[in-house]
Amino acid sequence: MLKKDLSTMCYGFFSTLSNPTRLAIIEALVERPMYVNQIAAELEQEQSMISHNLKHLVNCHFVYVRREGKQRVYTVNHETVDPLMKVVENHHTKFCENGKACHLNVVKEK
Amino acid sequence: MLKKDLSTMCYGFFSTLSNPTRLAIIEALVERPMYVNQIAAELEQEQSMISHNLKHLVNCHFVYVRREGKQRVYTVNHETVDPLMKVVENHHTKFCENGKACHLNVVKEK
DNA sequence: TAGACATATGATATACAAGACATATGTAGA
DNA sequence: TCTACATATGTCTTGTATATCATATGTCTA
Repeated sequence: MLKKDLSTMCYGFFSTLSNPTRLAIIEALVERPMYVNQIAAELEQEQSMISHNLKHLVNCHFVYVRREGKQRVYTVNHETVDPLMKVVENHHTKFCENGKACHLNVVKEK
Repeated sequence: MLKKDLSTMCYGFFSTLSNPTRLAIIEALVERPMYVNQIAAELEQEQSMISHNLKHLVNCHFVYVRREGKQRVYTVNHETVDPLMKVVENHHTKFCENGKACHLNVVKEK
């Protein structure tokens, strides 16, 4: 793989994940597969918004879909998400505890 | 750790990484520690822009700084970045090859 | 303590993604 | 084939992150 592509490759990956709604969807789907309406109910968000965001997640293969009658079952890609979350948790534990929050707001507030 | 915090925690992490300039900086720093001007030269970007983005990366502990005379040496946090990149590369290899690009643009173009 | 160099910080304009709302598509059953 | 249900798609507005430009801070040397 060409080194030059790394940034590009990562950009799609990370920008898909840098959204609270999509992260909440992933967090919910890690527990169990769900229908769109179930996700919308659990997150208390509009169905269309959930669908829009699911499309991003499917597009980047963070979640899978399969049809089941009228409904669609969304499943998380554990192969990627599980180790990814471990890296984030480990980072957070080691480097971001004690108020050293990993959040842009910290930069913004003066 | 409370489950509820996961999304919040991840959001700061991922939004810091969902920026082409910052990813390019990380990519450069993975090779070797560098001064701000070196990074700016290598990426052919303005110094102030590099500094702004470095601040985000330092804030989230993806890179470290130490002073060295007039200059500042920026170093990548290999402990987080190395395993993280492995996850991304693995994901890309297994799920995004053959044009199944992990990029939002794919969603946008109709 | 000037002046040059290296880097950080501040302010502003802009591009773009996100959510809101409306509507279309698709599926199942009567 | 009509209706209800489940989900997807399209469009528009708005908030916000980004880069740019200008300037401040900090450090070294003469």
